[in-house]
Amino acid sequence: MTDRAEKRPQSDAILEAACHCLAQKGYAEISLREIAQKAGVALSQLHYHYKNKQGLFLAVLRSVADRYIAEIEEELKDLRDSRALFPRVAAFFQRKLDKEPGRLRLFLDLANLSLWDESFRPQMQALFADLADTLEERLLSEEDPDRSHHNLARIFLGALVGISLQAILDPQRVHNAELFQMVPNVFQLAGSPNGSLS
Amino acid sequence: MTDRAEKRPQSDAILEAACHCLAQKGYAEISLREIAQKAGVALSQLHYHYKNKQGLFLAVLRSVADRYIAEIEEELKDLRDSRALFPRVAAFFQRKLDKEPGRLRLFLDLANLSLWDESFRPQMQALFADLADTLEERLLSEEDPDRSHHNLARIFLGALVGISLQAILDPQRVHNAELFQMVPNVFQLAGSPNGSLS
DNA sequence: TAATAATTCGGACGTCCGTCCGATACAATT
DNA sequence: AATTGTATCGGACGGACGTCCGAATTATTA
Repeated sequence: MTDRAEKRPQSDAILEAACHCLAQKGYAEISLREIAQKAGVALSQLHYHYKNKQGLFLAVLRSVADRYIAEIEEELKDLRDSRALFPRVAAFFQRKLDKEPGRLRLFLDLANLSLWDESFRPQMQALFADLADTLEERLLSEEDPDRSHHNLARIFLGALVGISLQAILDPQRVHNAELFQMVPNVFQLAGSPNGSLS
Repeated sequence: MTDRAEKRPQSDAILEAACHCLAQKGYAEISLREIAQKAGVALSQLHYHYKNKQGLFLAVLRSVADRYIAEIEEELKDLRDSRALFPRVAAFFQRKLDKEPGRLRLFLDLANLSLWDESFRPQMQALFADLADTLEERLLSEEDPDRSHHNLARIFLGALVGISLQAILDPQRVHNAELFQMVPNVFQLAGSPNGSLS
């Protein structure tokens, strides 16, 4: 009867440890040995489950991306008024920043990693594209599907990422509460019917 | 008469090579040996001029920060109408992205590095703070110096950084020309007299 | 139960890294 | 010219890294 209690596949433990270590020290400073130790596993097992370092961190990126998209869609699944879109997403980012800054740092690190290593790029491109599409869909759905809507979503997303970067970098000077509350006001005006966004 | 032609201090050559290598491969993948080779200099000279790896890259960060601030201020030195502020800065970023994407990647990499290594953080914090202040000063100068102006500058800056990240990451899908032209329109509305930015 | 496959482990291999020492070349000063 | 200080070099040191092999263990199948 002591059947599958805590009987989680080793590969999952490794993946979780990799996320944790990565969020704590960043890609440039992390070593596979630390991850193996954190997971309570022999170093060689990382090579067994994920061919190599690149494979492991690709799995991390996939996991992080899936979870982010799921969380955003969960956040927006009962959205009625499209005017509530920006405030909700901004609040979502602020909440993430407050409660799990490590995961946001992890995301930023993976984005940076994707700038340099082509293997990671498609996955990160897809993540940004999916997020932008998710926002675009909810943006004045009764209007013509102008491309400017997609661009507006990209800009909004960019602003949130850029603000998060500044907030993590300088929590003393950058008060994220004020900032994140102000963002929707800036963008709400641009989402109005006067589509002067050519 | 073959006096001081090309007689540049070795430390400058190293710094320049470090910038170049860093913009090309990123911090996580670069080695001091590559930098020394690029500079045409013995490896030990890096340790001679800049105590260690950290010292060298700190110098790189200082150099990059100084140059960015100088360029932005040069760009805005003859600014008359504050309404032209956002378009100018946005165009500045777009131009940088088009003509020297490497330097923008270098900047993003250094920002990311500063997220993990405390030694770099104050310098990068100061860079963001200076840029935000520079924008804030030019933002409706005849109005009360509300803090919301500083926050607006931070958001604008964040948007440009976030857009640059997406554009470098996915040049295929992200058309930076459209995006950067649209940004000022979004923010112009927020800079209007109706200061509904609490 | 015997045989086969899938996991897990410890440990070693070769490589590359950042650091730094001792020697040499150059410049400046006396 | 002799001396002193600075600049430059080659090379070596210990260590950490990613990778991967061969054995041991566990699970699956026949």
